[in-house]
Amino acid sequence: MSSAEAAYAALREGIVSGQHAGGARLEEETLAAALGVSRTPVREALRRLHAEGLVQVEPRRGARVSTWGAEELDEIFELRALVEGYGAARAATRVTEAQLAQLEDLCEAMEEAACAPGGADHALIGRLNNELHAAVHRAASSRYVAGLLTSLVQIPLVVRTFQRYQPEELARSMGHHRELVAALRAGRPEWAEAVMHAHVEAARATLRRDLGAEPAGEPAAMER
Amino acid sequence: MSSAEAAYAALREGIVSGQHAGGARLEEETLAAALGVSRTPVREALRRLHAEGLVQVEPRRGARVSTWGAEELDEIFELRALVEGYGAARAATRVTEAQLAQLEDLCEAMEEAACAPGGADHALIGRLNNELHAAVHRAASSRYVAGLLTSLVQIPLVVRTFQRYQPEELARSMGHHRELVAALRAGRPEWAEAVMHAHVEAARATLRRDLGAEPAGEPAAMER
DNA sequence: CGGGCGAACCTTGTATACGTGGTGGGGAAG
DNA sequence: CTTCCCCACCACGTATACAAGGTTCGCCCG
Repeated sequence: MSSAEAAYAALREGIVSGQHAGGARLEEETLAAALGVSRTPVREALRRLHAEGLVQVEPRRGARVSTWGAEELDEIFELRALVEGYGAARAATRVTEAQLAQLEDLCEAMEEAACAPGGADHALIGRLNNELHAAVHRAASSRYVAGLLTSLVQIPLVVRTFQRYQPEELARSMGHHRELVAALRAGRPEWAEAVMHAHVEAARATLRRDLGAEPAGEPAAMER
Repeated sequence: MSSAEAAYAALREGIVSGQHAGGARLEEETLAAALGVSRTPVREALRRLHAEGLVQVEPRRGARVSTWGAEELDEIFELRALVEGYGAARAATRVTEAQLAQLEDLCEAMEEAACAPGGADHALIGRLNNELHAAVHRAASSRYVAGLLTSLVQIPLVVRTFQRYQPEELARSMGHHRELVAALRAGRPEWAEAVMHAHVEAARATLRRDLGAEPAGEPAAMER
């Protein structure tokens, strides 16, 4: 892996994990020293993250981690519903048997992680969920769907949505995944799209509830 | 304007205008010499264009101008219809009087350019059209709509759609713009969304007709 | 004592130099 | 004559050096 790609991966992970809080300054020299590379690949990573919306860059004034307000999260979920729904509909007529099998494996793994002894493993579930959605995007065999969505899903608050799910919501999410696979297997675009819509809307509802209840509990967002 | 931004603007213009044909190699050193800057800002411009989908980059193997097949253009127009429709719906409840006035001015200017003596000025119309759509995106006051669409509209074939319009199609397009402004002024999201859908679908139909009729007449696209 | 101005420092933007992987051409062997 | 391998060249990736704009702290003036 190139230095630039490594820097990109490290920075993105640092941002979505909350290590770099929203609004935090990202100094090129500092990051370069921390990553053991020069400023050049760090700059490239920062510009890439800027293109994806994770950082904001002002000329001659450096880069900061982006922040998101409640209204912007609303926009994000509406656009996600549109684009992910489109992707799911496309996938319904293009998915292969091998991909369906993989999706079912992922469902299995997620349900296992959800029923783990001593509470659900939210980190693992989140990773598997990302993988499942990525698999649907691949099945859509579209050059654009996945790219458009990176700006919409790689957001700290969104990535950690699963940590907010209550048991009932978690079960509902698993149900959505299973139903989505069923719709894809049946080759029914409208069904797949509707399920994906519901899936995204459910996630949105959870986030809205949490943000409304404890607006001060999420220091990584809300403030600009 | 910084060198990097200048390089980006020049390269993008060169690509969408067809000066850099689809599939053409983009050598950093050559471009740097042509633009009178060093490789550093050229690299930054290339990566940015890559993020927007206009160029494809393979590690250690350089950058090439992207190409688009008929199926990919179909995807693009479907996604454009979704996202631009969403933007129009948002704009309907957020547009200001000043913005409405500006939109009407743009309509006026476009109709003037379309009725110019000695045939319509397609280049001017195209520019005004871009400006009008950008104005709608601004009116939507969304952080994401405009960004998502750059990957979908800044494409050589799409930008030059107006050159393909026949008089009747041109008139229809003007009508769409007027109706869109009317829907925005009425504050009716569904109406605005529907008009924008029709608008994008009409453009798609024109492109499909032309590509189907003379697939060899557009050397900038189709082949990979 | 407070506000505005200036200079030093710090960070970003750009240029240039160096290392490395990929590509193509030429030579030798079959 | 053809094919395969090796070497040289060339472009990309990264590091480093230099230039220029921004920020901040301190000083001077009101």
